[in-house]
Amino acid sequence: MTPPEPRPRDRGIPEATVARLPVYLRALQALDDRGILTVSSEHLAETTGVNSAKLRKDLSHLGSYGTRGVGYEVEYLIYQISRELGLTQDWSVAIVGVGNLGRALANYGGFGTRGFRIAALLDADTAVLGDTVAGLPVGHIDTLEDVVRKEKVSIGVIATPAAAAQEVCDRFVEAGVTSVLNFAPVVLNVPPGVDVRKVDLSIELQILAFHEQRKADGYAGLDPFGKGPA
Amino acid sequence: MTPPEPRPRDRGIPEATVARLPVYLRALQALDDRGILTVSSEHLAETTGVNSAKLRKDLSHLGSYGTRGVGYEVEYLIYQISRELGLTQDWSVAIVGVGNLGRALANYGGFGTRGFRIAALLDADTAVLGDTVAGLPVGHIDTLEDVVRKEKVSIGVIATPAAAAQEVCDRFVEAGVTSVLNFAPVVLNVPPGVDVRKVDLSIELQILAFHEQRKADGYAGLDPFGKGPA
DNA sequence: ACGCCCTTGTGAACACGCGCACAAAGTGGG
DNA sequence: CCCACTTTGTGCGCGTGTTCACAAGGGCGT
Repeated sequence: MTPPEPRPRDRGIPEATVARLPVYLRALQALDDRGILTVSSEHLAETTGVNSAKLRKDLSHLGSYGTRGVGYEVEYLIYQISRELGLTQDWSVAIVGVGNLGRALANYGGFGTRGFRIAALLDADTAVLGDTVAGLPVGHIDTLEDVVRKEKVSIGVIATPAAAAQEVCDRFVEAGVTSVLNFAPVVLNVPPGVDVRKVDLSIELQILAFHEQRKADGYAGLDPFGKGPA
Repeated sequence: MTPPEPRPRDRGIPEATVARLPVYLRALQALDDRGILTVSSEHLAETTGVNSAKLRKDLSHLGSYGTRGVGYEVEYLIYQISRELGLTQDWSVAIVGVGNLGRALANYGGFGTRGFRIAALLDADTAVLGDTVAGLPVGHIDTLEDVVRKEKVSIGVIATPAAAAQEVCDRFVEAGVTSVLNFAPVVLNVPPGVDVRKVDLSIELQILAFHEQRKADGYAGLDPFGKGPA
């Protein structure tokens, strides 16, 4: 019997749109670097590989930031998207697992530059404990709870072997982390209110293999109503 | 005026289903390792974090491989999913870019074990050319075309900096690669018939940041019709 | 000041995927 | 042999997302 909308203040942005905003943002920053001042939905759509109507609808969820007949002001749109995504503030991130993947993540430029700060690198292996990676010392996994609380870590990155992932996740959640990015090939169990996103190489490969097989099968001409051949 | 279905032989599997099959497969292999012979949709759904009806519908696209009142035979289902995903044959993969990420990918267990074979590791940086990574020598990027043709590479993995990604992609495509897995933060342009999948750390982080901000905002009680608190 | 042209913002139809709920089908016990 | 129980396979309604197509709006040349 509860009313379907307890909060009329529902400026909810569709999940699919949220997933595309970072792509637009990156394209806009590239335009900004080249000194471009305005851009049309058509042009931005082309560089980001989406339909222009979809792009306009996506942007319309943030407000009416375009000018008809002209397009969108690049800098202003960058600011609006950044704000909407929460990139105008800094988020502390802790990475657990300093193998090749953890190192790759730590050295990844996208971290420090825009809105994210690596608060700690942690590992259970004593062999890497003293190492300095991306300018940060590798700490012991047992300091996880301290680090999370002291550094106000809200995003935890799991780059451990599969066997350790769930336990690390549990400790993250217990310590107060509410967003987890998981690179280990396991399904993580978390309580409601905690967001988990999964990045899984082997799943991606298997999806590609599926489509490869389809192409190899008798069905040569694919592209069902594709964007048309070049 | 073309009829909507020129090919009645459309055993097309929904894309969403394809994306979940690898997850089921992994769970099934874990059950198999533990010696479990059969599993119900309810149980398998729980371990993979999906709805049991969805799981049954997914599996029904492959055929009627379950037994009512009993469940699914683990080994048989593993075989059927593997076959559907094209994992009963080996796919040759070439990885370009042998930085931390490339090394992480090369050392990733999921490769050699099931259906994938690393045909080559390539890089443009002469400093890493002699190195041996995951038992393979690092070759020069200029051998890309030769390797692709000789080793029948059908899947190309791009783990280069963003600036180099499009060119590597073009060379892959030109040499005959029809599936690309891209880790560089750029939108790749490919002709029709080539599949591209993107893995982008910074996008994932930004999506998490968005939800973090939502939680931090006034809107405390989230979980709109969630699975219910534990 | 007027009108042409360009681009945005969105209404409406359509496609896709999800999950409930139930009939069909097979098992095992008595 | 029959019945009660378990589990699959799926029809159907719902919600989300995508795309087309167009009216509304703003700039710019004359």
